[in-house]
Amino acid sequence: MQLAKTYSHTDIESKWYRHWVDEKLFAPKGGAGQSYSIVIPPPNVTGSLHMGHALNNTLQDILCRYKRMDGFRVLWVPGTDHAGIATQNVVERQLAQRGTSRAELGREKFIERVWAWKEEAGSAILHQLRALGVSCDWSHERFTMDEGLSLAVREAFVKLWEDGLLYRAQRLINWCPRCKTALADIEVVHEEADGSLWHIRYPLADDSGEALIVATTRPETMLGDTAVAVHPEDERYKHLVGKNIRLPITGRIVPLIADSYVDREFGTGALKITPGHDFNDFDIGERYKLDRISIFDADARVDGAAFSGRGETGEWIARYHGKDRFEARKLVVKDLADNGFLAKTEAHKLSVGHCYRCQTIIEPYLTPQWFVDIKPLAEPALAAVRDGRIKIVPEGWCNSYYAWMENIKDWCISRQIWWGHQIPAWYCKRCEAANLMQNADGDYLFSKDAKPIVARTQPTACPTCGGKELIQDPDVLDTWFSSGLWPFSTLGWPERTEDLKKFYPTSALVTGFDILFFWVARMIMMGLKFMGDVPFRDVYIHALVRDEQGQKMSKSKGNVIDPLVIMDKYGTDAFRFTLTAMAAMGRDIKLAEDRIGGYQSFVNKLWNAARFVQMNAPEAAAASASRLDRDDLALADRWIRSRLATAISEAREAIDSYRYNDYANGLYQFIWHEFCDWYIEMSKLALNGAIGNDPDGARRRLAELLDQILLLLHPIMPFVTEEIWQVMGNGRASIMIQQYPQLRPQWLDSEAEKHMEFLMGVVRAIRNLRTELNCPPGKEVKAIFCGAAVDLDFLRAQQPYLRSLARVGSAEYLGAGAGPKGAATAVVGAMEIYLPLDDLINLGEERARLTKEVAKMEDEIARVQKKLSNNDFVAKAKPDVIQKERDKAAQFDEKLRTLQSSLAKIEDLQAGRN
RNA sequence: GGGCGGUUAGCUCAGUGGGAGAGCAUCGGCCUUACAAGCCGGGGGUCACAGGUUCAAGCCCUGUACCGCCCA
Repeated sequence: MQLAKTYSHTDIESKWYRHWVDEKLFAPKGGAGQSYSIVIPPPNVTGSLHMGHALNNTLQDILCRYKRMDGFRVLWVPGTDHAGIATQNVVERQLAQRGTSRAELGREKFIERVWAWKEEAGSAILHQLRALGVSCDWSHERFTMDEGLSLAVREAFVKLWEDGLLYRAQRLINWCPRCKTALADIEVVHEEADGSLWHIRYPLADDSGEALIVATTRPETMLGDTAVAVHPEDERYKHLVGKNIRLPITGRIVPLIADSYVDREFGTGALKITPGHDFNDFDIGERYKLDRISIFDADARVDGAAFSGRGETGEWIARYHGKDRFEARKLVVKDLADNGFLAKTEAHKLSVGHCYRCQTIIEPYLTPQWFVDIKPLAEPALAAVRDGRIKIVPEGWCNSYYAWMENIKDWCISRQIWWGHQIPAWYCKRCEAANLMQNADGDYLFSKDAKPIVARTQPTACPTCGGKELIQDPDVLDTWFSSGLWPFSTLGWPERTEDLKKFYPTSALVTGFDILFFWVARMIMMGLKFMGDVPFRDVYIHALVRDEQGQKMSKSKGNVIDPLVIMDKYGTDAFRFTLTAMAAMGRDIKLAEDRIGGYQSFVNKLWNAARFVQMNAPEAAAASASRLDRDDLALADRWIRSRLATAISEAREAIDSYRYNDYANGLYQFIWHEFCDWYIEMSKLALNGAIGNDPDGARRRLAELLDQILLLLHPIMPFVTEEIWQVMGNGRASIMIQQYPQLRPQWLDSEAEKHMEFLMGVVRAIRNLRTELNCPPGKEVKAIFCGAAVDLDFLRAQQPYLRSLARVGSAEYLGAGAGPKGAATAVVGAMEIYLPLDDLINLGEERARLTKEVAKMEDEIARVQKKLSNNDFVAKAKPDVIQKERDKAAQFDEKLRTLQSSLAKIEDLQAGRN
């Protein structure tokens, strides 16, 4: 089969992906091999492929393909998570469009509906991932709501309960009034906002007419104030501490307390305390045993019952009842102003918490929730990173990890939604009758005092009273609770499976920093707790993909680049190569589209190099013995062999240390600028017999080098490498399962490299002279070389190369300093090169050029001399550095002399002509 | 307010104390039988700023400015 003139990715990609799947090449192989395993960061089941996924999975695929080729038994587990709130939102929106609702459907029907949606539309992202070429083992695909993973969640929950690490308590939590559920602290996104600081007059209750002024950003919460606080050493208020305040509007009498938490500098230094709706106030309330009034209902509307329930009266209750937070705020401010309680209002910036799923402003809300007692889990997890059992790369992230883990607060894991793992806790309807309530959804709710029965399977009778009516806790668990078990639940835990034995702990986790706390930290805690070992050895944290301006890509900004569109336009290999080349550690990727176009050219370059090899080696079937492992090779072969050896070892080293950009760029440089630019060009002479007498050997060496290149590149560019591999190899097995190139130290050949560098230097110098003298590219010229005999001999042997690469038609070889007059001059090392271009040379131009060169050289020499004449430098610098400078000085001096003498000759000539 | 990161060529970015680099863009010359998605050659930088350490600083330290992110 003949390769087409340009590479077209369109059909090739799907063809080979199908082939790999059909041949089951993604499944772990190699019974005796060492294991290498990765679990995918499970994308949301609602998700669709974006740049972050593309980068994340390209990097994982590179590791997996490399390790698989390197003989490891590789397992890459794919899957999705059920994304409780997000998925529920999606399906609820659908229901709303059809004029129905979750409540109307009821819990059971609703969940059926979500499953139906999942089967139909969910996990689309996993299909999109296939377009990226990922080599995960699809037979291992998992979903956090699978039967097996659900079992794992239940087991983990019960175990934590049994070990006393779970508790249920009435605490202030972050409540999203739109999703109507609790959120964990880290699920709240804080954003700065323009607000106001209202200064409100709070009169003393003793009718003395005295008042103090509190400043607040949330005046509506004063309906729930149960104290006012000042700093104990604040002279302004010292005399008032212990007295009572009569609150405006509600008329509630509350104490004035002194607590050093109060910031004297903020506002007036007097702080209203609302333990039911502010986290700091809650803590103060704890210390002073203050009442907590929950003034809002689940929709964040004022709940009149909260006041009447504690015996308060007044027309204001009815007036405020049912008002949402923001209406209530306006009304409070108006009421205050109307009655002379509003001292002043000033503009104020504040940080406002939003729901990470729907951006609604969070309300601190008092409800019974389930919490994980996190400290006992966090401590071992901290230790695991500190003592190096887990390596975070780049290690800068360790600090963030430590900081978060050291200040970690108990984790609220219950969610008041339906889609998720329902908490395996039951309540006896008879024993807990007093604690039983029903919410608007018709769910049974249990007050904070209800006693749960936690069990792996549904209990049949109440252990206390034997009652048979048991009601399961309506809450579901945080999705991240199940994600935290992912590295072992996907391998079969709590069963003791073969997979667990072979693949746990996993080898590496590749993820973005945005879920370091959400996910990575929790996996470490859970892994240590339930498996007794870390979930992964390495954590590689990669960058965020941003747009060209460095903005985060988002739909609302309209700057999203769709990876599928990119892959379609430029080819997946070019796209993957771009991501890899730009994945430098610790820095975000600003993706510019023409960069991808640039790497598409690289794919095409490789393709055409393959075409060249194919055209010249049709009958060179793959030789069993390496054609490179011989000791009678010509210079170009020895050189490329040595460069290949270096490329191999640098590629391996780069992947092994997650320096993806070095991996990609190293190969780019080697393939394009060494193999293509020089080796292929030089091989043309060997192929046509102008150099050596073994054209067949030359063909075989080319074919072998190309194979090595394909193997090196395959982890980054799986499709084009497979296509070429197959076309070149006539039915050989997939490149995916070939041995990754290994360093052969005997190939390293510094002598050949030195000689080649010299030859390349000479070629470049001649090309340079020709261009500057406007010598037509096709015209052959005569060159005169003056230098040491050994260098002259070397060049004499390279004459065919000089002819093909620099168009040197004939050459003379003279002793040093014997150069002619009226010739263009260059110096390479100690070799003087003259092109006597009588008919072309413009003496004026050449003189100007040489003058510039001389000046440049004088600058260089001055710099080196300055160093060498510095006694401190000679005394303190490392000897090899000093030697290098001395060598430089000698070389420059010689070059300068040559240039000066050429310049003098030109000047003579010019004088003679004039 | 606390912490972290960034500032290097027109653009996007590498560069872990010893001669400032790449890709793209640009300019000049080439349809040289693998490749015009190419080949050859060139131009372009006060490495944000100010101090300091060092024989030697883009790199280490301190500070400033601007940009970004995280946490409170």
